Amino acid sequence: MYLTDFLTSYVAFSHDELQDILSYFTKEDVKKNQLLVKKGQVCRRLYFVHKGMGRSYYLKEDGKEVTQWFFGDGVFMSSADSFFNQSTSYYYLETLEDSVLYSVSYDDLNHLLVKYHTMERFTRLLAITMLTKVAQKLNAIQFQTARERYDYMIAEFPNIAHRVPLGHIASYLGMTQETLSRIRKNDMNL
Amino acid sequence: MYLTDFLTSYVAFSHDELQDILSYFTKEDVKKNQLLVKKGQVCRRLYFVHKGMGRSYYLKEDGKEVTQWFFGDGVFMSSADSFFNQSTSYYYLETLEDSVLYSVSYDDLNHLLVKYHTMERFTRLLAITMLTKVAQKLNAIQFQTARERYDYMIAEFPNIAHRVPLGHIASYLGMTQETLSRIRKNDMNL
DNA sequence: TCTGTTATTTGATTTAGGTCAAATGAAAAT
DNA sequence: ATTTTCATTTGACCTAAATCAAATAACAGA
Repeated sequence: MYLTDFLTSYVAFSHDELQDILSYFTKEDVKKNQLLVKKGQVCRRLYFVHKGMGRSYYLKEDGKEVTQWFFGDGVFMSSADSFFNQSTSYYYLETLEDSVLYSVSYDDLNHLLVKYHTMERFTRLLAITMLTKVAQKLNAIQFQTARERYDYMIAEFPNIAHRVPLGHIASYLGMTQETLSRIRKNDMNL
Repeated sequence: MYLTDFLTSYVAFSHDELQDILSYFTKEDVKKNQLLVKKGQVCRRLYFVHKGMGRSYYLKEDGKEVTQWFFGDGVFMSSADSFFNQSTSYYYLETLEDSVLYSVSYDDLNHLLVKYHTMERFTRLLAITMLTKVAQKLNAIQFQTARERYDYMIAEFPNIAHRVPLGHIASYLGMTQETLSRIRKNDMNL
């Protein structure tokens, strides 16, 4: 998915605006399992996943990883709170596959937000989309059985469910990997 | 909490802008337990809670209510997804106390968003704040015990925890009211 | 290809919190 | 004040999913 297409799917940028905006993004080839942000750091860049995949996660007191979100291709990825508020991140951000990313720094994005009313609009719409998705996951997690949560995951991330380690998905869904393994086993018998 | 103060705490609006923006809001006195939005309707207005309190909730298949969010004074309240996308709402929105609200229609807000770059900025910042809070609740719900979730609630909504029916809080926290009642009982013995 | 390492599956057991049901308490309504 | 209605508490029991532990299976490096 191209960044240009993603941007214009939300807002009708003029040609010149779009060129200027794109000029602030830099392409990055990132290998699998690279950390883009660590806990305690400030997330300095907002990433667009052109190709590949990433996730954000945090560590529980007992040291276990909990996946907070998956980012497939064609979406913006970051430790959102840390990036937008330039506060220290509670999360780690990493790639799960060799990926092609386009990223913009906080300062440059801010420059664009001040310069272009349209960019402000784009970012608002992006934030609202993210809000909607997080709220949707919250509802899935809050009152559904492990089985139903897995079905939600398949619906929300159809292409991811079989590309990443089981443990990552299990913690994303708020269950143990043993439970998820058993759910998948039952799926076989359908 | 005054709407003016809330708006200017996010963005430095000019005096004229602010006056114009405020002129699109209408004051509404709403009695306790009034429905502002029903499931299946499109949420037409965005509300600012000047005084009072509200909540959003949905009905499970078995007819049980699940509180999605509480809105205390000094916050914006709506069925966010429905309002911003003008789609049919999955949630009910209601007051829990006699309240004083200031509301703006979708069309008027949109007018303001197009007219003022600053208003677009304000709404982006508002959306990001909401996103952060929802993500925070998600983490609380996903991997904490019933006990810890209640503690989260007390921290996030200190003034609400003892003003609304126990059942509303229990469903907000993803537990039964029996469980919450037992947790509170244990709190007595500290 | 072999070998050490990591991921997944399977089984046995435990437990937090749910369900069901009844008792008590608090508010509204007449 | 007294009845009716609604909210909260308490108790007994049950179940989904966690934990603990061990056996396979899949992978990556030499």
